[in-house]
This record gives sequence, C-alpha cells and structure tokens, in this order.
Amino acid sequence: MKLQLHIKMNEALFLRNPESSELGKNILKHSVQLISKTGFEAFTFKKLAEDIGTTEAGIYRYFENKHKLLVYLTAWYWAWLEFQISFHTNNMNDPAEKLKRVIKLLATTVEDDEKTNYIDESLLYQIIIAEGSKAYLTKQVGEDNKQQFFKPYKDLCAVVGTIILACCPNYKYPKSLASTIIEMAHFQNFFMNNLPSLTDFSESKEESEIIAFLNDLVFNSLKNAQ
Amino acid sequence: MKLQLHIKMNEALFLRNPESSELGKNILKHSVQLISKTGFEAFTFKKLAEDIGTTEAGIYRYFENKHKLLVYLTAWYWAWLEFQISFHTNNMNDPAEKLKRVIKLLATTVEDDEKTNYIDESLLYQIIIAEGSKAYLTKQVGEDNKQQFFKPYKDLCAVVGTIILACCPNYKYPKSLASTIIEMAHFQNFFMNNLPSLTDFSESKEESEIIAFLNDLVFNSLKNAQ
DNA sequence: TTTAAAAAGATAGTAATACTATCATAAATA
DNA sequence: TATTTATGATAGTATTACTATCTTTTTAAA
Repeated sequence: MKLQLHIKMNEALFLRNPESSELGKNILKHSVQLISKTGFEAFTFKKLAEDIGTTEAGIYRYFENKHKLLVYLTAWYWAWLEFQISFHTNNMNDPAEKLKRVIKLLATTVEDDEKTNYIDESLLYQIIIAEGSKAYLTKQVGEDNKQQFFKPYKDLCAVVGTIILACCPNYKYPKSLASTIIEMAHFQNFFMNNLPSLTDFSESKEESEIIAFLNDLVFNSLKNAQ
Repeated sequence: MKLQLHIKMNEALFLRNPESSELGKNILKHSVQLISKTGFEAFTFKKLAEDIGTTEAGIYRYFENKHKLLVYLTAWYWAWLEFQISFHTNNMNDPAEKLKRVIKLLATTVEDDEKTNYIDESLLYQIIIAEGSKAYLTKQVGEDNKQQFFKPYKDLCAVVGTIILACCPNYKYPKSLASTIIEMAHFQNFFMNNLPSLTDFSESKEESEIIAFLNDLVFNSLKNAQ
C-alpha cells in the first residue's frame, strides 16, 4: 500500500490546476528541475515548454506567469514542510525537543519524498534556499498577501512560534524568532556554500553546524526569558 | 566647510566610473529613485534613460546591465554603512555598547547623508531591504564573489563579528551571528511592513522593537557563552 | 456509442526588454 | 588648434513575455 500525500493549493495561484493533468504535473516537475538548474532569472516558459515537449501557450494555460509559478512552488514547499513537522513532532511531549526537531527539519537537506510523485523535494529545497525570498520580495507583496499566497509560510511561522511559546511563555518575540530561524536555516546554508566568509561553517560545510548555531541562538534566547 | 565622503568602488562593477561625470551621477541618483519606486524587476535602463533625459545606450556605457548596477548600489551601501559604524562607534570602549550601537545603525531608517550628494541614503536603505539579497541570490554568485563584488558586505560582517568576539571571546559563531543580525535587521523590517504576522511588531510598526528583538537575541547568545 | 465539451498542439503575432552598433556632435584636453 | 573623449541620436537584433486563433485529440456526459 502506498500513501499519497495531497496538498490543497490556493486556487488563485493557477489558471488551471496543475495537479489535475499529466501536462500540469510535468510543468511542476520540470519547472523544479529547470529553476534549480538555471536559476529563476534565466528560467522562461519557453525553455520549460521545450523541456516538457509542449508549447509556451500550453504553460500559460496553467500559470499566468513565472512569478505565480514560483509562489506556487514555495507555497507548496511550506505546506509540505508544515506537514513534515507535524508528522515528525507528533507525540513529542517536551516542547524543547519539539523545537530542536523543527530546527533540524528546517536546516536539513530534504530527500525526495516518495509520497509526492511529481515534485522532487531535494531540488525544491535548493530552490527555496536560493530563490524562496524572491516570492515575496516584490512590489506586489501586498496584493499577493491579500490573496493569501503566503498563508502556508505564515502558518508554518505560527506553528514554530507556538512551540517557542510552549518552551517559554514569557518570551517576547515568538513570531520574529520563528521567522528568523526559518530564514536563517536557509540563508546560512546559502552563505556556507556561496559566500562562506559570512558564516563560521566554511571549513566543514556541514548542515549539522547550522543546526547547532540555530539551537544555540534559540535556546539561549529562551533560557534567559524564563 | 563641507566634508565630502568618497567611497572607492570596485572597478569591475562598472564600464565607466559613474562618479566621474554628471551623467554618471545622474544614473546613480535616478536609479535609486526608480528602483525604490518600481522595484528591481520592473526597473529597466530604458525607463531610467527617460527619467534622466538621456538614451538607453548612454546608460550602457556606464553599466553592463541592471544586475551590475544593483550590485554597485548595494556594495556602495555596505561600504557607506561600515564607515557610519566606524564613525559612530569611534572611541567607544565597551564592546557591548559598541554592538548595541551597530544594531541600532543597522535597523534604523537612514536619513539622507549630506556628505554624499548624489545618493539618497534613505531611499537606498529601502532598496537594500527589499532588493538587497537579490544582489547575491543568483547563479553567478560564485563569479561575482571571485571578482570581490561582495567585499563591502563581507567586510562589514567581519567588523560586526570582531565586535561580537570582543564582547565574548568564547562565542562560537561570530560570523554567522553577524550575518544573522544584518539580514534580520532588514528582513524583520520588510516583514513588519508587508507580512506583519511574521513578526511581533505588527501593531506598533516601530523600528525600536526590531532593535530590542535583535539586542535580546544577541546578548542572550553572548551571555550564555561567557 | 455518439456527442459535445474541454484540453492540448500548432502556429502566428505583438509589445517590451536587453542589449549592440554606428555616426554625428559637443565638450574637454593637450 | 587639433585631438581625444563623452554624449546624443538613431537603428537594429534576439529574446522575453505574453495573447490569439484554429485544429486535433482526449475525456466525459447523454
């Protein structure tokens, strides 16, 4: 028996649901491959169409433009990650242990999840690191936010914030600390691999060091707020 | 007497030194205005040329493309900020006070600095917040880094890291904490204004709260490493 | 099983973007 | 005054980011 994980996506993100057809699934699959290969700037619907063996117009029937597609992919990732977190922290009683597990999940390169067949999570993780912030660092962030495009990200942040508060009800900045952990899990990874002098992990290039740094950061903040 | 602050820029960033002519200075001045107005994605050399009253080709004589121009502006900002920091922390003995001052400088909206006539620092600060990471979140980050485009950012990070170590020589992650402070000073500002539920400052929208959060984060980390 | 609706393929076309090239003119400098 | 250098004016190209239309194929309802 194989379990199928399904993430319900915001309908305003697409013109036609990419999960509803083979072509749609191919768009998701190949866009993840192509964006992680060429970067978001050089990524075009024309190249994507060539990769898939369809036409540009075919892609445009699913996504209005490449920005929406990027937002879709990031939203999908955050929703998937929130599920991972709820799955892996289920039945954990100690909130501090829970928080440690969350940090580990955030900062660990994902392996391809068999439960989702058309998205390669390990490539998507690389996209999130290098392109993720471009989903919201735009002039349209306000409108996009109104349409709830960033809800999965905000939900994840809220979940992490709640765990932080469970660890330490007096802590004053649970949401900001949550967004800091999430962003830094990725930025420190990007820096470690691309601008190593911005980190202390340039020699080992080990994710475990990023995790140790984030744990140190978080638990010192919470310890002193007791 | 008026002091003129001059920042020596990496020559590989431009084709012709924009500081060497009126047109060049206009390119800097108007690009800051136009990018902060339209965002980097919608910003084009054509629009910039129209704004200035010159031609597209004229801009291309100074900058190879808009990415180089963005990198130029961010590099300029980091170099300017490093000077601000060294100026405002000069003669401070207590490294903890120094660090607090640095955090304040990082997270406070800049006023236009009279010492530089063609760059509006307050607009540039907004660009750094919303577009700054796009300077390095690209596929060419490795080559750009080889050409030392990010040296001012790395230098600033090193300066902050040194102050952190002066506060607490045992602290294990001075560079990562430095890059975390720098990035979060801007990201928390962006979130506060655009995706407020990712922060704890959505009501007040006060920079002072970001500063308080960062101080809390940093000094709790250092206190426990004594 | 037929029929109609929906999706996909094929092709064309447009406006804008991201450049490069050329030639004339104006300004600075030697 | 001659000459270099910067700017202006104009043109042109390849690519991007779409939109439109028409045909064929697939799917799903009657």
